[in-house]
Amino acid sequence: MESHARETGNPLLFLTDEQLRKGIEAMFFAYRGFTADPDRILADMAYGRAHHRAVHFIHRSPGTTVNNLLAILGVTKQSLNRVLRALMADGLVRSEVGKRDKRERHLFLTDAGEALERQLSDAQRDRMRSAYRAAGPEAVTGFRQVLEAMMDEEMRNRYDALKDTKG
Amino acid sequence: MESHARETGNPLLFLTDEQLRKGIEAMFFAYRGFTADPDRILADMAYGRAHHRAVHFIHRSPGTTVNNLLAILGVTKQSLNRVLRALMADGLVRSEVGKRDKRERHLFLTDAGEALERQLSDAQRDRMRSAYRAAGPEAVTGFRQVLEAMMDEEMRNRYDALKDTKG
DNA sequence: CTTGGAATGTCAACAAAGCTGACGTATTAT
DNA sequence: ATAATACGTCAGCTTTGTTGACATTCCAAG
Repeated sequence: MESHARETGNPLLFLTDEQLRKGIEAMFFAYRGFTADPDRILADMAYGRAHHRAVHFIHRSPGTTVNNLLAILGVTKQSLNRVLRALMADGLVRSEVGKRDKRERHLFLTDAGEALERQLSDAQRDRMRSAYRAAGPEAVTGFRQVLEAMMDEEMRNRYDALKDTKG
Repeated sequence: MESHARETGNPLLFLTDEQLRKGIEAMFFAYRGFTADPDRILADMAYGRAHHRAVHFIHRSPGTTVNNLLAILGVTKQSLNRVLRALMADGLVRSEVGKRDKRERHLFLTDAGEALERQLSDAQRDRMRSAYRAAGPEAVTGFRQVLEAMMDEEMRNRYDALKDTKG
């Protein structure tokens, strides 16, 4: 990384257009890798990335409402509904009418849903783990810092809210 | 970042499932931010993310062939062709028959194409720049290290090849 | 010089996943 | 009572990806 040392020798040179372009392209190629493994698994079923995201966040926040999921995923209710209908028809997701507010539907994964979630996130975590391991703890800290700064304000709030739930 | 210090106090604790899940979610939310600005610009035109990607990589490697672009973008020629046809019809991209191999078409941006590229990448770079600035040079180094480790082997090769072209 | 294969372009048909708009129902809040 | 909210659903549209089939052009090997 000789050239990188040169680039960061001057404390402003990490902000050159060249550096930014590299970051943009790294983001593009890395995101392909990030989704590649789950995509392969989902391709064999009748599911896609949208199902993965729904399953992930229901697992992450069991009992979440449809409206909340909508806001996290940033899609329309029609789009999410299509996905949820398929997942419920296949017995991976179940919904419960709210006790306090009976208009709300609280979403949960069934055992089969949890199994799929595990299969998908194992694959994704494996790649993330090997990337983390290869880069080291300090790189991981920087990675997270840049990503968090890259989020929209609204998304960062949602991300932070999720962070607080557990861990 | 107290909890983070605790997490990384033990040199293995940055590899816990919780840490990995946070990285996965950070990647998801950050990618939304990453594409948000160009998406907004493109929404006003009859273009989408696919057009942006084509324009970006043609700008990046002027004279690249259709086949090369195909491999970089990871889509089918039919899908890319649809995009290129629109861009050429609108006078943003032109193609030149190869001199050495006349089967190949070398792709270039027209002045109008360069103008669009600049508009899109300015927006994307602005966000990347402010994220970089907020996180600092060391974080940027870590960010890039993790992203590079997350790529598929094939994509990392393409990324490295692009890196060598300039910068 | 012929022929096989590679690179390209195009047509058709389709699917995933997003969107808008409209409407209905149940429930809660005012 | 009425308005607003949460959810579901129908219909139709867009973007962007996919296969499969087929024609053209051209390089290169026999």
